Amino acid sequence: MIKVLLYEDNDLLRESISCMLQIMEGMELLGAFDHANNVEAEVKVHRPDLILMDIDMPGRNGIDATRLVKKLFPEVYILIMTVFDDSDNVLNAIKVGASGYLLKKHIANRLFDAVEEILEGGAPMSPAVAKLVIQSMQRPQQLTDYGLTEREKDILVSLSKGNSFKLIAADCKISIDTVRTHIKRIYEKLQVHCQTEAVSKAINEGLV
Amino acid sequence: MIKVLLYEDNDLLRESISCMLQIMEGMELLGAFDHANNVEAEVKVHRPDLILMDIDMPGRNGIDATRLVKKLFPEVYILIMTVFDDSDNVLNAIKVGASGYLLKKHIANRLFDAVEEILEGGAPMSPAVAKLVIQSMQRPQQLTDYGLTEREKDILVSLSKGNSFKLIAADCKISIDTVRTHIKRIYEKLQVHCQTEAVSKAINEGLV
DNA sequence: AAATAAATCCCCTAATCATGTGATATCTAG
DNA sequence: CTAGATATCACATGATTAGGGGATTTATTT
Repeated sequence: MIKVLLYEDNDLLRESISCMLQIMEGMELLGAFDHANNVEAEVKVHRPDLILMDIDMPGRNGIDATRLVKKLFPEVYILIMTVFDDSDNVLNAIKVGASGYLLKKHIANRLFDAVEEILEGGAPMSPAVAKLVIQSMQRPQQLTDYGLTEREKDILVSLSKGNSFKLIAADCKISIDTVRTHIKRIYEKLQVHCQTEAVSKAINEGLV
Repeated sequence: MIKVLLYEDNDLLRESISCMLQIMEGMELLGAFDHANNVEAEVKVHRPDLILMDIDMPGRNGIDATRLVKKLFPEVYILIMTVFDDSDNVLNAIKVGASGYLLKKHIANRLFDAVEEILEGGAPMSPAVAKLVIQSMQRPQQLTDYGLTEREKDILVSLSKGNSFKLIAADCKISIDTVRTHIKRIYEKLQVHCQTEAVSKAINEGLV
């Protein structure tokens, strides 16, 4: 039997999800709560396999609750159910350890499949949610290139590894003065004025 | 009519997918190829709305092809279909601009839905694929903290912005000598020996 | 009460970096 | 062929950083 806890502040929805769970065989609903303020104690007592978690609840929200539960009981699966499909909520919930993310409009016809997917190690997501996740991975591609030449990129990569000018020179088999020149051009192109800023920018913008 | 191109080196599979597409109304298959070596020209001629792309093909693989197409024609949707569900292939395909990722075992019963989802702006993924994507987002949490104190983290953050010791001192309202001391401790704890290495490590390990 | 960790400050020296100016050799495109 | 971009090297000056000392204050722990 899969042991389940439910957190959902809307009485109607909580009731109807409870009903759905009772119909699904192999599921055992151990508790249904309208807030997550005591989630720590409740999880400790019931030791669920799966938690269905709303985001928007009075007191502690579902994301903080998820973070907390995952920190204390990493093995618990958590499926987020919410009306929100804005990028911050979605990405934070996932970063914090949610196993899946269903929009409420999809609960009726996907909850059953979603729970199965989770237990099989999958990660069910509403299409719009999946889209946000994919976009967040696609964005961090290098947007600007700042017109750096290949050689300048070499130098920048070497610099990012913490190499001194002397070491970069040795690495690239050029004189230290040439390294200096390249670095100057890099500073100009990236609009920075020191190593740390260049490295920081390079890493954060995916140049290295 | 949705214009579609298909790249798949397995003759049988290519044929059967072609058939499926012909059954789906609103779909127009403009071409089906067993390799992606001429993908650039083919896309230029046919101007498809959607490309179904295998990964493992002779010559240019599906990921490189996806990268190329997305660079030249960013508006084209690309759905990856493959037997591979290893993390490198999946994550790379997505980073490179794929709109969805179906394992071949799911093509038969999910292709239709997947195409619809894509056209609606969604991102269809096989459960195992979604799992990989989510895991890749959950990992980059900070693993080690290196025992840095709060103050040291402050300094490190300021350093990462490209501030000189002098500026950090002003920022934190402490003397430059104190900054030096903190930086020394940071170097010890991170096991580095200069600013760039510290910043690089800090960013890459999620400390800042 | 003593020990420890954290944050603060000070001094010194050698090494490294930032910045400017100038020069040469190649290669590509107009 | 000439202008421009790229890669290379040189020199000089002042500022900044690395790495080595040592010291005080405040909290927290033992």
